[in-house]
Amino acid sequence: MVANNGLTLDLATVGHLVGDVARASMLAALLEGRALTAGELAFCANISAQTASAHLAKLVDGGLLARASQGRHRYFRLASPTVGRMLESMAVVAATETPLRHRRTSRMDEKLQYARCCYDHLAGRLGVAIADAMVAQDLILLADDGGMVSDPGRRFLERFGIATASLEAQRRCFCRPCLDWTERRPHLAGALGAALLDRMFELGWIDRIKDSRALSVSAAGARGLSDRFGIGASGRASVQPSLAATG
Amino acid sequence: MVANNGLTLDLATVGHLVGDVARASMLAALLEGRALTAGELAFCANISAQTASAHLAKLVDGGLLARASQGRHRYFRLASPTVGRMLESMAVVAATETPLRHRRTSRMDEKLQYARCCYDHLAGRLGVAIADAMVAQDLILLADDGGMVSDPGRRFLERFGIATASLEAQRRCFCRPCLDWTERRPHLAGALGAALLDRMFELGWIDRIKDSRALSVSAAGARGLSDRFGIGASGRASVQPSLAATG
DNA sequence: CGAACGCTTCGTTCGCGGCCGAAGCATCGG
DNA sequence: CCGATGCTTCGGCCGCGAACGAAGCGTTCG
Repeated sequence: MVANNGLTLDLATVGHLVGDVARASMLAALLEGRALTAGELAFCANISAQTASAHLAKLVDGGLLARASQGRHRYFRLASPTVGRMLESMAVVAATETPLRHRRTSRMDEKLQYARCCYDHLAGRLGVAIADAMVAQDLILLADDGGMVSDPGRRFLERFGIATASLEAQRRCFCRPCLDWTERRPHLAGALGAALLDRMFELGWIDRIKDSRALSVSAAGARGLSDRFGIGASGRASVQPSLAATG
Repeated sequence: MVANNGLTLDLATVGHLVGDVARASMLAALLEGRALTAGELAFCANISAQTASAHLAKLVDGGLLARASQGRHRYFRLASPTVGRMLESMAVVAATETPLRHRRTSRMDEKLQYARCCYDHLAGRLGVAIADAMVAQDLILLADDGGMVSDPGRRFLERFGIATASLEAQRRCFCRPCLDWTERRPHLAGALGAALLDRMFELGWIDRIKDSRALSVSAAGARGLSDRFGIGASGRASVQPSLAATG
C-alpha cells in the first residue's frame, strides 16, 4: 500500500486551482481559445478586479494560464492545449454526473447554441450534428476516449478538401470527441475537428461573429451542409436520425 | 461575453473534489483500478477513519467514486474509466508544471518503479520502455492526446497474439498515451495497452505480486521482452536509444 | 502635465470546510 | 449474547483562502 507518492500533492494543487467557482468561470471562458483581458475575465466570473487579479496570479503561477502584456492590458490564455484537454475531461465528468438539473441555457445566446468555436473546432448544435452525421454514415467512429476515421471517411474528407495524410502525420490526435457543453453530446475535436473548421472558413460556409465565439452560417454554407452532410437549417441531421439519436 | 453558463459550476465542483490533498491521495490510490476499503484509503491519505468517511461520501456523492458493500467492509473504486482519464489528464498538467522539484521516489518500492499496473495496463520503467521501443521501430505513433498503430505495427501485434481488428471495433480508444508518474514519460494505455498486459499475463511473461500493484517479470518474460521488443533487464530499450530518448 | 483607465498590492474581515473525539450502527466471531 | 472490528454520524474547533476597500503603479490619452 503506497502512501503519498509525490504527484498526489500536485494533483490536489491542480484540482484546487480549478475548484473555485470564480477561477472555473475564467478557465471556462478561456476554453474557446481566445485570449481575454483581466477585466473581461473579472466580468465573466462576477468578481471585482482585485479579486480577479489574485485568482489570475494563482492560475499563472500554477501553470494553467499564460500571461501576455500589451499596452495597459494583460491578456490571459490557457497555458497549453494540455490544459484545455484537462478542462474538457473534467467537464465530461461533471456533465455525466449532472443529470439535467438546471437547463438554464435559455440565458445563452441562440446563436451561440447553434454554432460556436470551441478552442479550435466547431461546437454547438451544428458541431454535434456534423459529428452525428459522420458517425451515422460510417465516415468516423467515436468512442469515449478517442476516435477513428474509416476508409470511406478518408475519401469523403479528401473530396471535401482535407488532406488526411498530412493531418495524421501531425503530432496531435487525429480524431477525438469533445463533449459539447450545451448539447451534452460529443462533437469533433483533434486535428480533424480543427481542419474541418478551417476548411469551412476557407469555403466561406461560416464566419466569425464579432466579439463573440458564435459563428454564422452563410447561404453557401447552408447548401453545402445539406448537400455534403445532410444537415438541415435546424442543425439536426436528416440522415438516419435513429442512429444519430444514440448516445 | 458569456457569464456563468451552468456547467462552469459543475467544473468547479469536480475541481473542488480533487483539490483536497486527502481526497487526491485516495483518488490516486484508486487509479490503479483496484477497489479499496475505506480503512485502506484512510491509511493512504494519512487521516482518521471518520475524516476519510466524510471525504468518501463526498466523492461518491460527486460521482467520482462508486461504493460496494461487502460484509462489514465498504469497497470504493473509480466510478468510471472517464474519471480515470480525467485524473490522468490532471496528472499530466501537474507533471508538466512541476519541473523536478522533489524526486522523492526513493521511498517507493524498486519493484513498483520497475513494473506495475496502471488501471488496466502496464506502467513503470518497463511500460515506458515498451512504448519507447514500439515508437522507435515505427510500430506506433504517440502524440500528446492520442496514438496510432502503423501497418507494420498491426502485423507485429498479430504475430504477438493480439487481434487488432477486434480491438479497433471496441468502443474505446485503441491506442492512447498515459503519463507515467515515476518516469514522467508516456506509456501505452487504451485498448492496446490493456491487451498487451493481458497477453503478457497469458504468456506467463509477468505475474502480479500479492497485495501490490507491482508486477514481476519471469525468465520467459525477460527472454521475450529482449527478443520481441529489444528490451534488456534494466527496463531500457537497447534498440535505437537515440530515438527512444526524445521527449 | 494631469486625468482617466487597467491592473496589482496590502490589509482586513469572515465563512466554508477539513479535522478529530466521542458516540452510534452494522457485521462477524466466539 | 458479548466483544471486536469497520465504518458512519454528530458536535465543536480552527485555519485557509476568497472577498472587497483603499491605495499604489504603469499606460494612454487630451
